[in-house]
Amino acid sequence: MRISHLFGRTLRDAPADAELPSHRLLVRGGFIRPLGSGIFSLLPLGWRVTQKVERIIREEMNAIGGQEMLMPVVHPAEIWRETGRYDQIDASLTRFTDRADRDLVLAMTHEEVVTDLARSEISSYRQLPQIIYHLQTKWRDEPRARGGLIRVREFTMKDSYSLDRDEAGMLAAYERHRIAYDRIYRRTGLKFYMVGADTGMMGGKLSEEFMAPSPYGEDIILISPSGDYAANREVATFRRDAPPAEDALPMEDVATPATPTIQALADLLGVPTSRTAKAVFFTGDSGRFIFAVIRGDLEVNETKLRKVTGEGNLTPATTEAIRATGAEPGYASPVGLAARDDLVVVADLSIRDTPNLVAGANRTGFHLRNVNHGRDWTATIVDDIASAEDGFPSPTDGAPLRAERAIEVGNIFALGDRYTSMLGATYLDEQGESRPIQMGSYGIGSGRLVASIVEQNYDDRGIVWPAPVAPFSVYLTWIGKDTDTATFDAAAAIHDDLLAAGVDVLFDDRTERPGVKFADAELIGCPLRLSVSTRTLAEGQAELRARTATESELIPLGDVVTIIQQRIADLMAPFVVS
RNA sequence: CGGGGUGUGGCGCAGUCCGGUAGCGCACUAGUCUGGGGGACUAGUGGUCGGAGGUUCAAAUCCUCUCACCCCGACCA
Repeated sequence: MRISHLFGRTLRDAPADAELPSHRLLVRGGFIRPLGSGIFSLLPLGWRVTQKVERIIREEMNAIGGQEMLMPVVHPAEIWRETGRYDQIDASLTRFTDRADRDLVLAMTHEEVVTDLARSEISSYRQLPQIIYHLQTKWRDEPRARGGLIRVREFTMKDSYSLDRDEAGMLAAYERHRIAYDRIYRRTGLKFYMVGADTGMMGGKLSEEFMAPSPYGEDIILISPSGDYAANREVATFRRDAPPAEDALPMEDVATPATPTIQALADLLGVPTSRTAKAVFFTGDSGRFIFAVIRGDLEVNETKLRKVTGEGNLTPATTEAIRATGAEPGYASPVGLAARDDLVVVADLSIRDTPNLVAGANRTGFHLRNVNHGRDWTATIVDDIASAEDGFPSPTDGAPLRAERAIEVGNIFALGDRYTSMLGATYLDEQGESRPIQMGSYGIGSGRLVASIVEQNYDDRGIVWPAPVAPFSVYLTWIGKDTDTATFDAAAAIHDDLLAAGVDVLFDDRTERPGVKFADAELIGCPLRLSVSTRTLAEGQAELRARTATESELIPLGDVVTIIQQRIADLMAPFVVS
């Protein structure tokens, strides 16, 4: 490819609104262009990278028996109503109508379609198991798109779906995807963690996420030093301290003026925050009031709280709603609350396990000492609702967990019969019994993966592509006066030779000054840069430099093709997964 | 959805407060010089100042409405 023919150009300045390194560099390098909020075109350079990534994905999906197909972007609302998601999902699901006023949705994922296909195509155990996948455009009307390709509204996703007879089969398919994903990310050169995750809107039983560490990640993961534990903070657990061995003491009032915060209370009474109980209030989707109680040194984890209460969503309660329960904000206490159908009191395990806590008295300026769960009050639900934080002990070995920001680049869900039962996707087993198909769903956003690779591979001059996904392996330039056709011709001949040898080469054939070409070469970030100049040509040589190197080397013109091929093989080697 | 901000040529910006012939840098075109790290000079191309309405002799500038985009938050696979 000659750069003079390449559609798209590099920019010296990034658009003012691009903040993330990947966003700035992909725009500056001429890989992507924005069309609207969260909507991007992939220019030829960006498309080449994407195709290389997608090729790796396809190879690994095929390797686990996946069959590629293609499912529609526009779905009749009917199938989304059947699974209940038409009404469950907020405005991020775009609904519209056609000319006949039929309700349609823009696909944000394809479980419904797969399940619909499964119920019409699969009728016997003999047809199972199956893994099908596609790479398809998805539309999710994010409340706020941001960060270039990291968080977009329109994007391409590889999603695969496993269909199995039983749970064991589903788990085997899940395991195969775990292995395939591990290989995919290693082959693209991405650093990643596999972490336990929340199942969120997908529902289902088991879920893991593949997280690319990046300071700009929107998720926080917790990792144990030994690597034997890693989880999204939404679901991360931690080893609880052994509870103090104390007998329950008599509960008593204590005057605590001007102590609406846990810290003020602990300071006044001279006790650690871990000996206090604090209350946090939410209103659930169902309209119920959620009164959560947790030890003062811990924070409530909303995802966990949602799960244990069965609420789809929680919003912080208003002061009026808090008072309506009989509690006093700042001095709220679960002790003495009147039972109500629409009141759910949730205690964290820390509350159950810690005796003689200081809790509110539901009167401004007063608290209670020596409050004990089970004696003085009883929660509706006792469960783990505490957020794991940086430094907390790992549930596996107690070593301090490390919190790290990360970008979610893929996920795997064992869904079970969540969708198949609702849509009636069943098969007849050997005994002639009708049973629901067990399903799994597995996604990788290819654009987000590309952007995440950039987030992890750049320097102050531009992108440093891992060899397997670079738009071109070699950036070839010629350096000489405009009139130096001999040098240009020599470079053009190398271009032809490399192409003939099957090397991905981008030929900067412009009559730009060297600085301009080198700057573009580094911005675009191909692994190798090969230059032929008036000087090197006179000596029968070309100059080779790796994108990561600070020094160049001279190689004989006659050996260019073999040396380049060898170097590319060397650069690819670290990403070969056996 | 709440808070904040920005819309002026492909990109980056000034001009808006205080109304008076739309500017600068980069990029682009032509030419000359230069020739290994975004070079210099000369001459050019390109903009209904996001849109609509209003005030005014006159609007990028003032007023009203509106659209888009960005940031923070809420939310989210």
